[in-house]
Amino acid sequence: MTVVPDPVRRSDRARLAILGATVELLAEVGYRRLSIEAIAARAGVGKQTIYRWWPSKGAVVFDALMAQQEEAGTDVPETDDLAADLRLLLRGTVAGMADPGVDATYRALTTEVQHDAPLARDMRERMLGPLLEATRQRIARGQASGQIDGAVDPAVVVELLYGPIFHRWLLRTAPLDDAYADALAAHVLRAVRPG
Amino acid sequence: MTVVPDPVRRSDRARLAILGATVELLAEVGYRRLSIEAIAARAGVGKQTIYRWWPSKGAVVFDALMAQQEEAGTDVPETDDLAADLRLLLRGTVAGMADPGVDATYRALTTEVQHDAPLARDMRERMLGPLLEATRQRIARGQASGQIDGAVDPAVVVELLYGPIFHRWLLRTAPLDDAYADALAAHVLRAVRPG
Amino acid sequence: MTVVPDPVRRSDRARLAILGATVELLAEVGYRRLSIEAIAARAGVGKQTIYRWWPSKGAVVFDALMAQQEEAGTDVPETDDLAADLRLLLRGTVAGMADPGVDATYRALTTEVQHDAPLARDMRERMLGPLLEATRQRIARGQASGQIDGAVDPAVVVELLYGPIFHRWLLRTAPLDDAYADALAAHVLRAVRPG
Amino acid sequence: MTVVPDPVRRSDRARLAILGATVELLAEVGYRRLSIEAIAARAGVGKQTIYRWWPSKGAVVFDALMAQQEEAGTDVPETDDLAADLRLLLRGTVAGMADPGVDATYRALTTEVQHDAPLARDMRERMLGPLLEATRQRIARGQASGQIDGAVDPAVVVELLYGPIFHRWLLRTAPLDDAYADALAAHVLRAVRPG
DNA sequence: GCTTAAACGAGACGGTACGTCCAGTCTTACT
DNA sequence: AGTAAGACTGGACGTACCGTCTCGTTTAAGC
Repeated sequence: MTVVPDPVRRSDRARLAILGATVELLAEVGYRRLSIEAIAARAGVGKQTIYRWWPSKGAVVFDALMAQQEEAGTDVPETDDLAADLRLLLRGTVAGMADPGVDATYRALTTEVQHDAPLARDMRERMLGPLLEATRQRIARGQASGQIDGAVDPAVVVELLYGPIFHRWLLRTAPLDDAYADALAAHVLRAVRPG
Repeated sequence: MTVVPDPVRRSDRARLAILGATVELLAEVGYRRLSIEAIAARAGVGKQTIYRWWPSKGAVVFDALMAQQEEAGTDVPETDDLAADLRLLLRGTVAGMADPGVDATYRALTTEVQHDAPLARDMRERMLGPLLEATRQRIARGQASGQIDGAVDPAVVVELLYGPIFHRWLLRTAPLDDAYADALAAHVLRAVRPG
Repeated sequence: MTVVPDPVRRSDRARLAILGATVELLAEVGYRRLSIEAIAARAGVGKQTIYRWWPSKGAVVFDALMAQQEEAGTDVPETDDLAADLRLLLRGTVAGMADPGVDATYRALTTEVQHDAPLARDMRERMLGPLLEATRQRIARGQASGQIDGAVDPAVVVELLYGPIFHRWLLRTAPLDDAYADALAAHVLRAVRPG
Repeated sequence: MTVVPDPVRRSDRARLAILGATVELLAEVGYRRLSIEAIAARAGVGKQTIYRWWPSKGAVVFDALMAQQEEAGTDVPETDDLAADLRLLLRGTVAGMADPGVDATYRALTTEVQHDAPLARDMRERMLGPLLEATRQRIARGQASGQIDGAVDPAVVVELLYGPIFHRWLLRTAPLDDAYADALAAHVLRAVRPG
């Protein structure tokens, strides 16, 4: 006996229309002025159908984003040249943030998880987690191969890489460009070099 | 010729009541459920008086916070022991975020500046700027005294210090405690040490 | 294809509560200080529910009155004694206006139709029309039976009966009592008598 | 010791500007959307100056109208031909109502006096009274000269003349034109003819 | 193939808050 | 003292959405 609707009966037509309408409206009016009411109207769907399957506006948006990006896999560069790898990683990260659509939605999502614990959990586990873990493993393998000092904590290094970019991006304290990515990579490199 | 009402005529009674009510309501219901309507009611003020002087809820909250904290000056530790100074700085930062009231309001503010450019500017210039600049000068003086390598860029170091904490705090990817502050300080120290 | 919401879905509970609250509030505070907001609150109804079904405050009040009075049918006295009939008709009219509740609401309605054309139409067609027409037919039958001169225009006579009362009532130029009703009836009788 | 401001100090400039602005705005936006605020702004006058000298919006409008019309004296036609006099009187009355500006303002005034007793008194005494009295005297003189039956009450006849027009005008139950004026005059004539 | 229960579209409902407008009062500076 | 200016408290406006709640209407599973 479950309280959740039988997933078998779920209308795929409705689900896709909702996700599609959400993506469209996000682009048109932004997250702030996005309303469940508008999504339902655009998708040609009753509001109840949205409330039946998603607990909040944030959850719909999150699913819409995940659907859009599920093919774009996480890959952390890994060659013999650690310095080049770090530069490449950070330049890629910075470039991703530069896309206006991506920028807007990630800001919205970051905003939304501040007062939506289940969504925050989803974001951590399905979005952030895989990326941070992949990066941590790259650092750990760098230690194993002697390119990185064994004393450093890979988890800390991961945040040394992404934290400053996140800070600068979200608070817009300074431009986020390749020059900054390179400078940051160079400084992190100093922190992890052996000896 | 200005579009803003003559500040001379502004009622200080009303201004202070609004700021006070805002602080109270923030503590009681949180930023999300804070409404202009409720602030006006609590302050015994017409809504128009709020709209006359502030462009948005975020601006009121920002002013309320600034009023509360304007005496709490920014001070970056500066002794002969660089390592101890960094640990102290980061422990202090982490401790500040731990206060539930501070935590909630800074999250709200960070959220709000994402769709409120003038407020973002205020936050950068009046709140973040002084702190980041004071920290940058501490690093620069460390270079002048030879404790820090002359090749590092003080501005990048500032973000190496605060970025990871900000990332962990806002995204709640891991606990934010003294142990983490110390570990982070140690890693940044590796990045800036001479040689 | 209609622009009006499907009447089938309309909640009778809400409709009756609104009409009831309107009648109550009219009695308590008068038309002028009657607000949609207060009606909604008293009726335990969202404001939108009122705006969904009525275009204006006046329309709500009109419906409330019609609901109250729809059973009180229009009847124009008709016996063999024309003079007595006219006296009775005008005394009845005067008496109706004397009730404080009726007085206040009709004044309000008369006021409101001055700047609300659709409401004016409703008032004419659903409220005034039937009364004036019934009176006109009484006069016409008086002509048919020879009690009234065939040369007079029944429509003009109708206004000769109600016009002076309306004028004295609305402008309060003089007391509106049975003596006046009788005097007026006598004068109109002079105007319509055969010969 | 009076509570009323010393009339000596009253600024005629302000008074005239207020009355003028009121007339202009009445023509532009109508009575309903006329606000004290707008009058003050248009007249270049502080709101307090209006509140100091007039108790209500209606009073300002009434004064503005009286100022406009104080020269247009009341004159009731009086020749040897009673029928022609009555036709002329009613045609003139009907024609006055036909002017859009006059129509709008008198409707507004009639509306306003419904909930403004002092204004109602003013209207009765300074506007309606003289006209009704002049008409009554015309009827009385008609009796004295034998053109009108001595048994009729002149005051009732006055209302027999104006009441139907007022009714038809305010409620817009039928067109108000010369034909109606003539028909009405003819019927009233039947009521007052000797014998 | 028929039944039946769910999910569906539609949209009304009770509410909350929005941002605007104006009323009528109060305050300040100027004339 | 009267005035122009305009800030003040207060309160209603009409709108936008919220999340819940019926309504019939598909739709698809299981009898």
